[in-house]
Amino acid sequence: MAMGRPRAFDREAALDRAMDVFWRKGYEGATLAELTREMGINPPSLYAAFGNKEGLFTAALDRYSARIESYLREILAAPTAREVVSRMLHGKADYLTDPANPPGCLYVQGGLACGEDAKNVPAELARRRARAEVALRERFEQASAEGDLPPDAVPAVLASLVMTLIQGMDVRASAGATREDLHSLVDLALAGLFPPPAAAPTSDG
Amino acid sequence: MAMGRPRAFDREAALDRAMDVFWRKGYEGATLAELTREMGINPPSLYAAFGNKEGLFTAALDRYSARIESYLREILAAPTAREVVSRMLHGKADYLTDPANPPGCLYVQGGLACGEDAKNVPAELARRRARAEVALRERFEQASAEGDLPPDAVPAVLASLVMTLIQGMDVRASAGATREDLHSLVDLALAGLFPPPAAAPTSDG
DNA sequence: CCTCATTTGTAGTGATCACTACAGATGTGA
DNA sequence: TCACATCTGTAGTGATCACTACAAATGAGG
Repeated sequence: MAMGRPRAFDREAALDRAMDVFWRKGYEGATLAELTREMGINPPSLYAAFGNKEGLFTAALDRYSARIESYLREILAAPTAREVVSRMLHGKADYLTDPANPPGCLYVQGGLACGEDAKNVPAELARRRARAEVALRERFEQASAEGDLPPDAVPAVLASLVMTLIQGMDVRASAGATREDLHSLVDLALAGLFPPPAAAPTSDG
Repeated sequence: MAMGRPRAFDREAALDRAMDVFWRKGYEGATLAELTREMGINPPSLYAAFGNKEGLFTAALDRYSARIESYLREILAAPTAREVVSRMLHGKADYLTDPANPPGCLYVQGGLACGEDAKNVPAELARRRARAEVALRERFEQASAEGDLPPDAVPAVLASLVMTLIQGMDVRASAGATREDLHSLVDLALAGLFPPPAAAPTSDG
């Protein structure tokens, strides 16, 4: 059995380049011409390896998800709900403005509203954002069972608020918000979500 | 002086249809074919009236901004900072899920990441979102001067947090979040931002 | 070395993109 | 009534889109 000519490019490295293009331009704004140029391969190689543009996007997204979800698991291992949220939001502030990556998060930059040929893209991105929210909610349910959250706290609502903040931070980062901007709004959000026990906000006058 | 054949379509009504298309599909996902079909006009009429696709988008955006900013002015007239934020967030929860409109907000759905031909679009949308944030920050500065906010509150950071929530809610709405979802996370956010003075969060046991 | 499965680069494919030339239609002013 | 300025519909324009036919190249079995 002959095995055929071996692939001359590194699949994972090429996916990283594709991820970068989709991240900066969105699914619809990324053209095959730019993708192949950045990946350093020709269209037939791309189509043989990934099927079509959407297949390439999904493969790049899978690679992105693997990173994100590995990082998320680390964060969810933090001892308290407050610590989980703090690391998640402050970590996201750093990640969204990391000069090594395009600004923002591929889960949002990929495309929120697309045309007919790309209608799967917003749905797929929403699905992946929802996965993170489920993991966060489950972590809050555990915290609630451990007495680590006030008894009236609703894990699902808390998780949805944290995810809302994260997605809002993403919109801001893509519009040029600085790392400091994001950290300071995270500080304020954390103070509201997990008020320091001894401080009396409106005591003196 | 002859005045030429009069325009046969209603400019404002046509812009409303175009706004709807851009809102659902984003700038890049909206094709001229769909725009002209929905607007009920032919390409030459569109180009005579609006110049090109970007001109049409800007005109639709201007119409959208006029509505948004008029509504924003009403909200900023609320007597207290807390009331401003409450009306803004709860109002946004209703607006983002209003079945009369596409889900989400045109300022975000229009396009966060676009290709080379549309690079002005994300920047223009960011500029308009920033306008709302400035108005909100100025309202908080007024509240701060009136003693309506705690002395350590920073209006700019508070405004950026509220806008972050709004933009995050937009991402969620475009992904199918229900009106109830949004209202409940807004309730939680409001309780954190403006804690009820008499309630002791961790008193009983 | 030969066969064969697969990849690679070249050079395209039809479809669709935003956009427009053109001629007929339409209403205004003289 | 007639010239003119503008709009309207038909029917395209070249450019670019995602995608592919094809033959040379490449290396693993036999």
